[in-house]
Amino acid sequence: MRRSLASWLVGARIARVRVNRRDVVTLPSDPAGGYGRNPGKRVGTPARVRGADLLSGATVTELRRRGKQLCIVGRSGPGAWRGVLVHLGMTGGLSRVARGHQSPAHAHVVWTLESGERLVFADARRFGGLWTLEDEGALMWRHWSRLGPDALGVRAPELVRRLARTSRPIKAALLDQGVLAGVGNIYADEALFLARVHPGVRADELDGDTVRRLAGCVRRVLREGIEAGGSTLRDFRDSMGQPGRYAKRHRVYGRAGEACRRCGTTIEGTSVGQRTTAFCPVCQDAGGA
DNA sequence: CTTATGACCTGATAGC
DNA sequence: TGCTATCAGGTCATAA
Repeated sequence: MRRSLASWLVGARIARVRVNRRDVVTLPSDPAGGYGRNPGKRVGTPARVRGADLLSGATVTELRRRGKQLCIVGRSGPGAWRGVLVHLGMTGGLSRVARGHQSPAHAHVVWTLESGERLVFADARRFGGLWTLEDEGALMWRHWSRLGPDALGVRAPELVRRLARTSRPIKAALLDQGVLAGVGNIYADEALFLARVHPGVRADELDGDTVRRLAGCVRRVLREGIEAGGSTLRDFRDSMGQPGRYAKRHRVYGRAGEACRRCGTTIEGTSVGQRTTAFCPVCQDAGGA
C-alpha cells in the first residue's frame, strides 16, 4: 500500500479534507485506544477534528511505514511538520479516486488534492483508523516506540532475544506487534511453514538455529508478498485498485484440507491464540526443530 | 509483570 | 426468497 501511494501522492498538495465519521480519527486528546473504539468510554463530546490536523493545506513529502502502520508526512509552510498515522485494520483501504468519480463505500475520510483527485480512507468494519500527530516526536514516542522491529528487516539475534522472553505459542508471539511489527495472520502461518516450525510450540523453547531460520523466513514471505502486491482474500486492493496476487501462492494459509505442496499431507486447520491457523502436521512437526 | 479472553464492527457465504 | 448462523486479514481493555 505504501508503494502504490508513493507513486502519485508524494508531492501532491492537499486542498481540503472531509471527515464523514469522527470516530475513525483519534486526536491526542482522545482516550488512548481511540474515541470510537471503546463504547464504554465514550464520555462527553469529542473535540472537533481540524482540517490542518489531517494535512489540509499541506504538501505530502513522504510515506513512512513501520509494521502495519503508515504515516503520511507533509509540510505546510517552511518547517511545519505534519503527519497522519494510518492503520488499515482488516478491511481498511486507501484509494485514489479521479475527479468526478465516485468514492468507495464506507468512505470515512476524503482528502481532495489540488489536482482534483481524491485520497479516500474507507473501512467497512472500522477496525482501522487514523491518528493525528502534533509533531514527529509523537509518532516516534507515542506510537512507534511501542512496536518491535520491523519484520521486513528483522535480524536473527534480535528475534532470538525477543522470543526467548515469552512462553506463548510461537505464532502468538509473531503476531504481537510489540515483539515484531508487521506480521499478521497470513504471513505468520506462511513463515512458520517455510521455517518448518509448528505454530503451537512455546516461543522460548525454540533453539537458536530454528529462530535464525525463522527470521529469514519472515523476511522472505513479506518480501514475496510485497513483490506480488499483497494477499487479496476478498477485500484488499492497493491504492490504484489492484488486488494482490500472493494468495494464490500461499503454502498453507487458507489451504486447510488441501495437500501440502511440499509433502502431500493434508494441511490441518486449527486455532492458535483465537486465530485461524493452518499448518502441515508433517513438515511442521511439534517435536522437530 | 505476563497471558488469556471477550469485545468491537460489517459483510459474505452456507445452510435450512 | 429469506432467514439465521458462522466466519474473516487486527487490536484493545480487562481479568486472571
